[in-house]
Amino acid sequence: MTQTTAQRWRRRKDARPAELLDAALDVFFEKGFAAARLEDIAARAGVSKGTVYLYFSSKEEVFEALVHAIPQANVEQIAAFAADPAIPADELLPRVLRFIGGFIGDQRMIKFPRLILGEAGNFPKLAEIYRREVIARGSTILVRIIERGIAEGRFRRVEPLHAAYAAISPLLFTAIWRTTFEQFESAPLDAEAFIEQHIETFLRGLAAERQP
Amino acid sequence: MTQTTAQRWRRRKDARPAELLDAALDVFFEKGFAAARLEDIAARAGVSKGTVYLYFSSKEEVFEALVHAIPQANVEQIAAFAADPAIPADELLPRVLRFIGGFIGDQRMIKFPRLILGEAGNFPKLAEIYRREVIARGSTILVRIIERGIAEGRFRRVEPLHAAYAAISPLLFTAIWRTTFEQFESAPLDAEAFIEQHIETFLRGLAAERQP
DNA sequence: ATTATATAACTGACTGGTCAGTTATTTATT
DNA sequence: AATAAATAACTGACCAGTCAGTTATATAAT
Repeated sequence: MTQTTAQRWRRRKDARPAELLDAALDVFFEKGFAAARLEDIAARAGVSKGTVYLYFSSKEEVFEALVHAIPQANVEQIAAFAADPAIPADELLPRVLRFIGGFIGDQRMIKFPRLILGEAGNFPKLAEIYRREVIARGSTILVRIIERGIAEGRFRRVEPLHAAYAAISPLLFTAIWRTTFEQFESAPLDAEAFIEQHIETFLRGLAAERQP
Repeated sequence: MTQTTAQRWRRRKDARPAELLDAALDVFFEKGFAAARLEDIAARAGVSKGTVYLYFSSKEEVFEALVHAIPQANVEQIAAFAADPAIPADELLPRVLRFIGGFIGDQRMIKFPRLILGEAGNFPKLAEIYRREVIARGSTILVRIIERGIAEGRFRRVEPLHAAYAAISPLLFTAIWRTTFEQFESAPLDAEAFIEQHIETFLRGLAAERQP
């Protein structure tokens, strides 16, 4: 016989919310919002369904908390990375793109685009939150770099916001690909090579004409 | 009083399936697969729920039929458009991209990426169908053009598939943007200008170095 | 220290509403 | 009259959300 005093559970008020959100991300991502069962989320977090309602008042609120909480850190990481004004724009831009490309693969952030897109019809509010807190902030960082590159005479005079969107589109493509199609072995994508080629092509495309 | 002989319904065996698919696309797109009610689809098609089951044996089959039916025509249109081998690659590529960009906006095809992405977790099979029938065929068309451009000495020696993905990424971005974020006036995107700038930048990036 | 009491965390059976899918019936067409 | 098309009432599974009861832990009393 083993220990008879084995506990069935512990009180862990502080850790629960984060654990629940972790579990929720997995389950929401796997099934989408509607098909995700609160019981599965609870089970994955190692608690019972009722416990979820101690910390969140509805399934929707869990989803909302997720959108607020998870991507914050990553955006701030990128902002910090891109802050150095000493680095010339045409050197900084590839670095930032590589950095973003770097956490496409195992970071949890890349699960978001797909999840948000899938639920945009039912939760426009959340799509809007995501746009404001992640996309808008991310684009702003790139826009700054591109504006600087133009001012420095290294880039052509392009519309900076459009250039920023063009710069990240292939990264979004990669995130979508890896979270959607790579599950079937049918279509592997060498993400690193793809992104490197994109950076090379994009920089050439953006380069100011050489002075004759 | 109006006409007393007003019929409650008509027999329209041939037209129903297509009408149901039309309605289904709208409802699935609005709500996602799980939250879409078969009753709504039926109502939008002007029939009752039971009628749906005369033509499709399950909700899943409706969804599947959609993925099979809708994008076919568009892909073939693009293929036809890109077939002319007389046009030099660096002229054909922008034309094809503009053509694809052209039906982002009001064509029904652009609703698909978002719908498929959202349901990829629950219906990997459908994501795979979409990948095979739309993405793979679309990429192949672009790959051919790029290979020809390289052979003609107009493009640098890039990896053609990666270049194809890079070429369509901003178009996918546009489709996602317009179907997801543009509902709130917060974030308009001048799709035409964006795509034009992308084409310009991409072609410059792809151009073979000038012979000295 | 040990034990009693209070309280906060957690559980899991239950309820009420929703909706996919079925079927008996009605209505149009030939 | 016979048959095909469509309806609408019905069933049963499923699950979000609730709540009465249970268990761990903190605190007070001895």
